[in-house]
Amino acid sequence: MNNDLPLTREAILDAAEQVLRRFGPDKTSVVDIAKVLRVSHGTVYRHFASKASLREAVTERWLHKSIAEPLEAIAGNVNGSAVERLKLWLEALIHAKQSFSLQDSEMFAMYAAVTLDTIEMIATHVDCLIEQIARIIRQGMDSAEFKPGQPEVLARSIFIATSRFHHPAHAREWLAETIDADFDAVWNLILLGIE
Amino acid sequence: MNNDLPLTREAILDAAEQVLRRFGPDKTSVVDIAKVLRVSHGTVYRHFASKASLREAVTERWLHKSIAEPLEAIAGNVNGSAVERLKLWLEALIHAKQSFSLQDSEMFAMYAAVTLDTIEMIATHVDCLIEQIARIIRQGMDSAEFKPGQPEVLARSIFIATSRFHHPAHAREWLAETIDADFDAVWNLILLGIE
DNA sequence: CAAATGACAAAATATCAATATTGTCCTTTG
DNA sequence: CAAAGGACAATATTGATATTTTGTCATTTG
Repeated sequence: MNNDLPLTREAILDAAEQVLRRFGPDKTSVVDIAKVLRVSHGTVYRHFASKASLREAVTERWLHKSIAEPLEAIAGNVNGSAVERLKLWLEALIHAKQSFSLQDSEMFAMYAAVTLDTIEMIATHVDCLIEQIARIIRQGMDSAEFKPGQPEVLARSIFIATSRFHHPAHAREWLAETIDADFDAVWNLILLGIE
Repeated sequence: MNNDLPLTREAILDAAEQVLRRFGPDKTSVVDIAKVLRVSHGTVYRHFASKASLREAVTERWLHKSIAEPLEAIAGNVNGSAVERLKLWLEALIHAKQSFSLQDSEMFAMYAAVTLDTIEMIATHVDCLIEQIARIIRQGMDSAEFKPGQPEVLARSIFIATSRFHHPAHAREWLAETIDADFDAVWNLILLGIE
């Protein structure tokens, strides 16, 4: 029944993302996704071992293109001070998460659900983000903008210390009026520690 | 049908806590609690406006006696350095939360559920804990152990920056092997900022 | 023969009537 | 008359059953 040429992994992810946005993670079945592709659901299982792995793959791709990639542009930009870049980077991460939780709520719900399973893939994504922070810090240490230290350890500390502002488990708290002031205060604490 | 003398608010909370520990927050009904008290459930409603407010009251009392009160002993002890006391206090908070999540799991589940409703009561409890940190910090600033600053703001930052280790939304992550190393790293970051 | 299908079993989820729970309030009791 | 009881309506939960969904695989198709 499949008209279009070879069914690719990417095409399945596209369809899955589309159905997911329409119905949400709870109401999306593999059959729904196959229907969009005009393919039997058995065919989808030729590309993904399980529904869980499909959900993971969708989330992984979304995290990469919506979070990691845009942040990479900030981390990789060597102009300006490291402090400025670090703050910009953190604010971008936080803004992305908080705005997706409101404006791309089904994909965000998918991501939050996958995060609860504490899957390898999430750890890898987090490591990737921490590595971006570490790069900024390393540069700040090289230019003596920051106190000397271990960039990786410090980067991980900063990521963890700001969890409240970017971890999906805290999404409800992002609506509080004090959220911006709280981030400023935590940022100042971090700054005292690194400069 | 009530034999014992006047039914007090505290007696209801005792019974509620007992039933809650036995059946867990999901399977505990007001009728179950009334049965333990040998009273009709209507009587319970003379003391609490709703089941939700009863759950809140149970959680509030538990948080106070299991968390805030023991920590008060640390915050109030004026011997030793403020740094030591602050670290001891944070470790005690974290240890209490993490150990209750395993060993008093039904009450912890109750607390986690109430926290999701982001109720006034939780905010008050948090303010109370932050005030304890602020007292330690104020003392550290007075003795020039810490850089000068606003104790309340700093205390709030430290509480938030350590959320990962004591907020119930992160309970699953407390099982990770890196959890202690992660706290040490965050503690070092905080220390750099305050000393 | 690689890719897809569709029939199938097992597991999960939806449905809906029966049952239980919540919350109110008028009555009873000490 | 203050405190508790218990009948009651509205809401939520349970449990038995029908339906859907997941995941497999022997067969079909291009």
